[in-house]
Amino acid sequence: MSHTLGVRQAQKRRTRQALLDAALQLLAEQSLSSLGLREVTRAVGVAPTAFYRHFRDMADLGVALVEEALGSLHTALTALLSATGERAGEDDGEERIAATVELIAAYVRTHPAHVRFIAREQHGGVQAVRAAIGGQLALFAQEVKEQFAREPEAAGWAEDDLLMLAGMYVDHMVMTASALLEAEGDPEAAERVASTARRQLRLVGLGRRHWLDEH
Amino acid sequence: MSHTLGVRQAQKRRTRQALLDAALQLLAEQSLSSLGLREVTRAVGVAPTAFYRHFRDMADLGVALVEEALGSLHTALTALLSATGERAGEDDGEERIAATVELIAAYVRTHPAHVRFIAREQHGGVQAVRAAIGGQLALFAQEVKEQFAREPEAAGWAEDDLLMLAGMYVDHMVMTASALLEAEGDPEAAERVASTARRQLRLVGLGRRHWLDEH
DNA sequence: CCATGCAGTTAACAACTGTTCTCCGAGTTT
DNA sequence: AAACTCGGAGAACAGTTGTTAACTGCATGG
Repeated sequence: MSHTLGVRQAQKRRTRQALLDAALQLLAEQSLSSLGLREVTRAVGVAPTAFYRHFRDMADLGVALVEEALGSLHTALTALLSATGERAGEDDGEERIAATVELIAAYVRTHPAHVRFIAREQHGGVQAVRAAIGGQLALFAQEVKEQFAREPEAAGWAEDDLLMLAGMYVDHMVMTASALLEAEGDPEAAERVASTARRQLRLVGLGRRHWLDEH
Repeated sequence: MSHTLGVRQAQKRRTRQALLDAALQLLAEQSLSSLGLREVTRAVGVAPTAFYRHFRDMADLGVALVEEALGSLHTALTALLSATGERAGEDDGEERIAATVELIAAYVRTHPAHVRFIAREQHGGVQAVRAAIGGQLALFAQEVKEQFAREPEAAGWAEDDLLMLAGMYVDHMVMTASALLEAEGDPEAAERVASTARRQLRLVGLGRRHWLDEH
């Protein structure tokens, strides 16, 4: 049951969200370390000082944006893992690959600003935000690893190697999402990126299948 | 023969380089889109207006930095390609892999600021700089592809697939370099990153060797 | 040796920044 | 119904920013 929180608290949450939304939009064409507090409040239509009622500074707002962005991606990722996990071993992975890339593409289409923000600030100029993104992505990798461990193909694999594999998938997902973003508005370019992503996943899958071969 | 360029032109080049160096240093803790022109000239000890004698704006300086950074990396990369290309097929690739990762690590140790700049601005907030980095990396991928095409393992491969493979290697190189940078000062963490990078290269190499297998 | 070119300086500008302190007024609690 | 809480407004602050114009002095080419 969701508490019907009072008029006051609801209004506070609403302007807080407005600040986040405005910041995300403004970050389409600059990076967090150059985004000013006044710039954000002006876009929302609120006094500069109101900012402090919600965030200590822009780095703080940045961390909140990370949670918002990667929270929604986490939902999508969990759905993907359970959906493709069910048909593990059913085919050579070709359908799983297509489904994975399509899910990434769909996410980029519905959350372009979030994707851009994560890609941009993953190595960006604000320490706290970098740390937040890195932590969340490491968590994702951990979940992917645990899903892999549940599948029969993982028999005989070392924990370390499973995590390495999961990390490759997560990194690849972020890179593909970013590349798809750059191809926005150009369906041909987007399909080219998707095709490359699928072939890369195929290559990694091949390596995975032969990982335990003798040499 | 290097023209001993006049006193005047030499001095101009010197302050230009000083501006680039100062900017690169300041970019260790912020991103390009938040770096101010006055900040850079102040660090060099020169009047703000002197900046315009060398660059139109900060984006222009950024593009110059891309050329400086990726120029030096291009030298290192070419050395690696010819060095490992010679012993293609001699072993199972294990030595090539170790040599590749060691070269990346050495480059990160000698050019940390350049690596950080490229990683940060690859998806950063300045369009022109992103384009410059993307272009240079695509060029790298092209060169790697051509090296691969020269090796016997490439027989039967489609051009597209070779470029896809080369792209994976280039992307992986940038990610590894960036990860090594974050592990700076912690030899244990650095070795962990290097180990992961080697295993990832091994995995991709396995996929490569089985790419043309029937299914 | 003199006139020209040009890297760098000085001064000034309007615009903008983050942050403080003070105040208001409406939702909440008692 | 009175007292209190607290999100937001307003004004002011000392600094900062990019860009302009007009200058100075020295290396250069005729």
